[in-house]
Amino acid sequence: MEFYVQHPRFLVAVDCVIFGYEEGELKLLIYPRAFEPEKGKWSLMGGFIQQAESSDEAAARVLKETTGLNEIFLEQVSTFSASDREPSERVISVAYFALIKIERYKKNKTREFGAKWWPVNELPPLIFDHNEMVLQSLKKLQQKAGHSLVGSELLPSKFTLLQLRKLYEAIYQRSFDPGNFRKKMLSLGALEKLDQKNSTESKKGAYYYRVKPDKTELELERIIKY
Amino acid sequence: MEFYVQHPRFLVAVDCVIFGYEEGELKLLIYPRAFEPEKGKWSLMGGFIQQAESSDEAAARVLKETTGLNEIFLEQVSTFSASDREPSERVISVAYFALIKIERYKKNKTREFGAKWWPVNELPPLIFDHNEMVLQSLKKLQQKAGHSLVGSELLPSKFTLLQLRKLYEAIYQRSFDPGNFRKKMLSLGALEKLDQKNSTESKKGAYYYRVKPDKTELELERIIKY
DNA sequence: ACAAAAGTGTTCTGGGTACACCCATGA
DNA sequence: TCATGGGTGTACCCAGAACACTTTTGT
Repeated sequence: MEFYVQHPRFLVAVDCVIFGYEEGELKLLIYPRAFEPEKGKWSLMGGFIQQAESSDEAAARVLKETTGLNEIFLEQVSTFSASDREPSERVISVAYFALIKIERYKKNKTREFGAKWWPVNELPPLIFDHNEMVLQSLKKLQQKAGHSLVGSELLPSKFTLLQLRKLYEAIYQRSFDPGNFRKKMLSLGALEKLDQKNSTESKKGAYYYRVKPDKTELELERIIKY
Repeated sequence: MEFYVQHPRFLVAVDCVIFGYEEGELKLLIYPRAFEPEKGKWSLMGGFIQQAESSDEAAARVLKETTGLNEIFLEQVSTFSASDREPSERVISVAYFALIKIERYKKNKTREFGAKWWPVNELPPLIFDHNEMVLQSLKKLQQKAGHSLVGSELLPSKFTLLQLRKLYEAIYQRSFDPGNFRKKMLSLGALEKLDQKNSTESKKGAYYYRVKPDKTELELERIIKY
C-alpha cells in the first residue's frame, strides 16, 4: 500500500455533452463558464468528481444540477488527459454524452446558468478540448442510433414517423427516403401505433407511435448502415 | 483558480489489455501482481499516470516497460471509477487495449515479470474489475476488426489467407466460409500478393500476402457484418 | 489413392434504394 | 385544385451465404 503514496494525484472532472432535439435540429446545451480560467467563454457543463463518487455518478449529478433532470440517458465517451489541456492546472476529464427531451428541460435553469441550446453544426468555439469532446460524442450518438431507437430518448413519448425521420436526418446529417425509412422502422417491431393523430405537421394527419414499453432498452439489429 | 483547490485529488492509473495471437488462439498477456493488495493474483499490466504525462503516454510507457515494445497499436477503452473498485485505496483507472505480434515480444520480459500469455476464453479470475476491462476490450477489438484490417497488427508482416481467417475466427469466436472470406478480403484492395509461398500449413502451399503499405492505416468499409 | 487446404465459380436470397402511385386535407 | 405529407407497392441491384468443383501435393 505504501507503494501507492509516491504517485501523483490529480483533479478529475466530468464534462457532459448534452444533446437535445428541437425544431428539426440537433442541439447542444452549452453555457458560459462561471469561473477562471476562461471565464465567460462557451463551455460544456462539467464538474469535479467528489470523494466516494464514480464518474458515472458525477456526470449524473452535474446533469441534475444543471438541467434539473435525472434518470436520463448517459454514456461515457472518452477520457481526456493531455497534461496541458487546461492552461492553469492539470485536470483529467471524463467526457459523457447525454440525451434529453428538450420539452422536459427546466427553463429556469437557463436563467440560472445562462445556458443556451445551440445547433450542433453551428457551434461556437468552446474552451479547452471541448469541441473535440463534442465531435467524439456525435460519433458515439450516430453509432448508438444505428442500433437502438434513440427516439424514446430525444423525442416526446409519442411521435410521428416524420418526426423520427427528421431526428435521424439531423443525427446523420443526411436525408432518408420517407417510404423506405418508414418500412424499415416499422419492420423492427419496436414501435406501437397509437389511436391518436397529429395534424399540426401535415394536412392529412399522421398517426402517433411510441416505443413499445418492453423494447425501450432492447438492442436492435443494425438500423442504419453505418 | 482557487476554485480548483477545494476538490479532491485521485490516483489515476492505466491498465493495458494486451492481445496477441498464437497457435490459432487469441491470447492475453497477464501477470501476477507484484505488490499488495492482491499480491500474486492475476492482473492486467498497469501503472500510475505521472506528472506531465497523458494517459495515452502512460499506457505506452507501461507497455514499453512490460513488453519491451513501442510503437504498437493502443486504443483507449473506457475509464473505470467505481469508488470501491480497489479495496485499499481509491484509484481511477483508464483501460487501454493493445495489439502486439507475439513473435516480437521479448521473452526475457516473461521471466522478469512472470507474465503469461493466456487464451482469452480460458482466462482465470483477475483482480478488481479487470475481467470487465477485458470484456469491453474484446468488444472494441471486434468493432475495430470489423472495419480495419487487424492482420497487420496481430500477424507477422506476411501471412496467408488461412492465417488471416483463423485470426478473424478467433476474434469473433465463429467460423467463416473459406471461399467467401478470401473473396471479401481481396475485394477490399488492401492486400498485396507476394511471390513467396507458405508450405507449412498445407500440401499445396498458399501465397503470402501483406497489407499494402499505404493501406495500413486506412479505414475500410465494413468488413464483417457486426 | 486420399485427405486437406488453395483457389474459383455459381446460385439464391434478403435487404437496401429508387421511385411510382394513391390518399387525405388545408389553404 | 394544388401542394404537401401520409402511406403502400414494386422493380432492381448488390452483397452475403451456401456450396459445388477443380487444383496441388504430402503422406
